[in-house]
Amino acid sequence: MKNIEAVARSERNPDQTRQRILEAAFMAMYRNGFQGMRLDEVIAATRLTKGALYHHFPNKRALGYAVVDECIIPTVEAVWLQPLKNSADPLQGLINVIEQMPDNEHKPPEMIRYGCPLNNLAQEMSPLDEGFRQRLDYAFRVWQDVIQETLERAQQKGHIRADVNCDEAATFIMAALEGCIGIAKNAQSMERLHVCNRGLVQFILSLQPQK
Amino acid sequence: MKNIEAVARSERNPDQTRQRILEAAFMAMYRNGFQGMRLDEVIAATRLTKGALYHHFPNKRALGYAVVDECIIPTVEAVWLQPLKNSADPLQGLINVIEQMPDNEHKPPEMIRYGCPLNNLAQEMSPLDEGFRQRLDYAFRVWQDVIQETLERAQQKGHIRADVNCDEAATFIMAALEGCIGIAKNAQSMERLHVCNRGLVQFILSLQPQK
DNA sequence: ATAGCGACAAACCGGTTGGTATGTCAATAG
DNA sequence: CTATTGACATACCAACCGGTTTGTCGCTAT
Repeated sequence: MKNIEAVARSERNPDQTRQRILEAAFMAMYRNGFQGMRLDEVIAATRLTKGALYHHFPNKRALGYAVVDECIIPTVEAVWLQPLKNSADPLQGLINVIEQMPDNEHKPPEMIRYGCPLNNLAQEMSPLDEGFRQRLDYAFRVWQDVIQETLERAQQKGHIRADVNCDEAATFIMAALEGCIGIAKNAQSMERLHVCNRGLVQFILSLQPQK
Repeated sequence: MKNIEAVARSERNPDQTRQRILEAAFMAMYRNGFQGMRLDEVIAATRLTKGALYHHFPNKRALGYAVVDECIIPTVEAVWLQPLKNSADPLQGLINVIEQMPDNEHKPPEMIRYGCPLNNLAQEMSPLDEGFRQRLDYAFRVWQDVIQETLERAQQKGHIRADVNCDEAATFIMAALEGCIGIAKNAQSMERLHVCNRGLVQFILSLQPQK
């Protein structure tokens, strides 16, 4: 009882503190990029101090890596792995995830305003830091594998042609999706995202057997 | 004659100096982003001084805007407008430009290593600065218009189906292309760019009339 | 000849930023 | 009861970086 009170009063909860830092850092990186993220901003958002931050992370870069490992990659898995595996109609499931993507996870305007957290970081940091590059490359590979397996399942069901190279198609779908988000973000236009996504869906449908 | 010697000795040539600053700033922004670009780097690359830089540009942002207006947009026009307008076979011309893109303008590794200058800036700056966003949006529109007109010409020649919406298709092609470059850049792999581009070419070919 | 001006150079400034050194305090182990 | 340790807080620093101020030099118009 004394413990509970003491903890509640002093808010001593290292795991939760670490998590708060990670979330604040994620948001700051999402909005301003890694280089644009200021540790003071993270400190202000968490209402902690620099000492607390440097107690949990040795430096800014390690914090950035942790955001990728513990925020971004799990999010990719949650948004893509979960809904697609075991979906009854893989092809339609894929299209659904793409079309519902703007409303996913973050509120509607977030994706239009700030784009894809994974791609943002990749474009900024991959030429500048090999550690970032490898982590983000892993994230892309996980993502692509999910799409590829989905396409292969659709292929087995005869929903797409047998001559389609699912590996290549999955790579292109992932790339095109990031491209669509990027264009919509620059235009700051949800309409633009839908226009772009329609093109992507059209590509996916073109993989179907000719009627 | 005295003029020529004097100019040569003192290197007094404001237009050329300005151009040197622009080119150095472009390279610095290309590699590190706008926020990551350091004016000291530009100064070092041009072997000028801060006074010289601030004589030609009022501040860092204005320099960034000038790089977009006077380097990036003209490059887009040179790489896309010129080769595509008046091409005999518009559809094949489009595919050619896409496939030869990695070798274009900058030496082969540049595009893989640092990606597309236009898209890099767009992803970094469009949520942060409206001035950048509008200029980059203009660049994208110019680019898209070129692709759209090319598709429409192909459509008139019966090379693509009449029911294809050339506006939407052009948007998607542009977006997908940026996505392909982005994925290849993160993977640091030319092979990956080709894989991705193959998907894009496949999409373009799917616009053709069914045989 | 010289006054004015454009094109730079050089030194400097002040706020920001990542990082550190030290202190505090509660919980726990011995 | 005391020593230790984990989890922070406070204060501080050195480097960096955009921007300013001041100075210099040569060209040109009068």
